[in-house]
Amino acid sequence: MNYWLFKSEPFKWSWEMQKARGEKGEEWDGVRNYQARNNMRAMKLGDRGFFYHSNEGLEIVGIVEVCKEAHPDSTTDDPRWECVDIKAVRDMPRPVSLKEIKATPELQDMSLVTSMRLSVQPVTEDEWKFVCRMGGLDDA
DNA sequence: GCCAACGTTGGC
DNA sequence: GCCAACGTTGGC
Repeated sequence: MNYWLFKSEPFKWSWEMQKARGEKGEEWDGVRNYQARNNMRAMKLGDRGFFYHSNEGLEIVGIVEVCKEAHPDSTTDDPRWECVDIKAVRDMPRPVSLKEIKATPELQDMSLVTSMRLSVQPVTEDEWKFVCRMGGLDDA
């Protein structure tokens, strides 16, 4: 299984809205960046991801799961753009902020630190476990 | 609201 | 294929 991180501005698409979609999940559309798209193409059913609030909040607030692999983005006719569907799995018991991540030596190689502007990022297994523990999850 | 970082576009 | 101009992102 691979791990990812999805960034969203909460006033555009928030964790609360994502959770409200329940098991059906929601298309992660609107991505117009090749690297982010390539990351989504690489995703497999069941892959896990962090849900990060950018601009406001600046913290990882929840965990999502890929529930549909890459398909054409329904918000454009341009065949270059594809997206996956994700569904909310659970809240972070304690949200992990960007500030904390930046202050943690073990997480200095995270894309959040090194490629701040990339909206869909890969996360390594070590980083995943580390952030989960910081957020109060021992088993994810 | 500012501005640095960075991706994209388009003229040559 | 270079590079300047421009637009967008996102932390502060």
